[in-house]
Amino acid sequence: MEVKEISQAVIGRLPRYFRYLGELKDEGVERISSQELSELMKVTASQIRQDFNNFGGFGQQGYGYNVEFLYNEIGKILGLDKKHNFIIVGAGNLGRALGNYMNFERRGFIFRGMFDRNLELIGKDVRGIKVMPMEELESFVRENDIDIAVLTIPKTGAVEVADKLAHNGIRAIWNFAHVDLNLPKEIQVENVHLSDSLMKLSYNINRYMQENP
Amino acid sequence: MEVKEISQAVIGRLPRYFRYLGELKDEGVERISSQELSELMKVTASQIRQDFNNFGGFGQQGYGYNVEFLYNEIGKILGLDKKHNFIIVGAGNLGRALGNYMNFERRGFIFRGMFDRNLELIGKDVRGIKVMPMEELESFVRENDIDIAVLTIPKTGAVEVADKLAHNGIRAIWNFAHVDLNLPKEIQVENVHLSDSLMKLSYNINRYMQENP
DNA sequence: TAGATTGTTAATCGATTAACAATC
DNA sequence: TAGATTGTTAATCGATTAACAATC
Repeated sequence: MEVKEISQAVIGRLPRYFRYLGELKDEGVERISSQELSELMKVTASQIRQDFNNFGGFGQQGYGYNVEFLYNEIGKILGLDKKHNFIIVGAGNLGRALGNYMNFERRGFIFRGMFDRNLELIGKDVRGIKVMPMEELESFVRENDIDIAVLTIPKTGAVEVADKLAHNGIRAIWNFAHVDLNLPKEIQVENVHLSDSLMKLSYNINRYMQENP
Repeated sequence: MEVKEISQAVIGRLPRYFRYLGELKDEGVERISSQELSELMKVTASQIRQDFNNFGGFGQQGYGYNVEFLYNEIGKILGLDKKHNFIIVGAGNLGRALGNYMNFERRGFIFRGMFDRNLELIGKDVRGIKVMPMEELESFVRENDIDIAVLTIPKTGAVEVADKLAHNGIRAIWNFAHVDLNLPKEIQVENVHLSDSLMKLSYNINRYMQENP
């Protein structure tokens, strides 16, 4: 059965809703209307209601939305109620920084392994995980139910490693390498191109300077 | 004079064009048509021509685009022909990883200073830059022509630090803290919310699993 | 000149916003 | 019940794609 396709524009907004609702929940707020939430988040109330209604009715006329319920529902939509094992490929500065970041665990993403081809890094410890050599990557992915690979290696080699991961049953790649991976559509790819992001910032600085000399 | 506003959708695509053109240039390719580029990048030729024409005619009928010229023009549009001094606020794992990343320098972003409130990190060296205490942040920004601050601190305190930076003449904030900064519109903000990105990936994994059980 | 390909206008598609009937 | 606010349809806006005349 074909599930109604939700646009990536909507998906992209869900984590932000989730964050605001989590904060409201922690503050002890029980209910919120789309109007109130729209003022807080600086988006239209109409968009909020449209977005939520992609997934069915979470609110109640005349009342609004129950904060905790909505928070939990969005968490489920995002799949945060499930556990996902991940590995990091590339034990450089960025890879180690991500490995050390505890908050991913809180959302169900479990750090299981780390790999590098640099022999000097092999055996180093990142939060209890020892860096393994690249030769062990494929068997490790196959044998340890790994869903997600975080790619923090230079662009050279990234495509090749991604293909290896794909052939060994990875479900998704969180790609920090500055290259486009062309993988079969059953492998989900989320790109984080930091230099692209910095270039956008650069554009906006310059545009502002030109418009306001 | 009001410069014609370019949509952020277009801006967001420029770094990718820039990357592909840079690679083509390095391979010695002299000219390319929108059709050829569209096949390479897997976008429509129409979109490519529309995008470029936001900035004036870079091509020539019957010929296509000169790769090196187009590459340089997009670089200028992105402001990569100018130098921007940046500092990193937050010398944790992520901050140090970004400080160590050399490629930003190649695009005109110059690493000038690093700050942390943790006394144990003060004085530590990241690529020749010593970590300074937070007390020196404001005067350093004022006195060293700092354009961009990279915020790699926990969400608590991020808003306060951003306000301080804004009051001392920063032009832009590259925000890795998981919180929305509400700054005056003359301060450019580019958010990199890593956990949001990971949640999107999580959604797509789960959606695929549901559609293909 | 003829062929190729841009620059640009027009058509389509999708996303956002507005409006309001349904309903708690 | 009356008031409030959702869920949902309709209207608008903006972005993408198609088409083709202009021109190298």
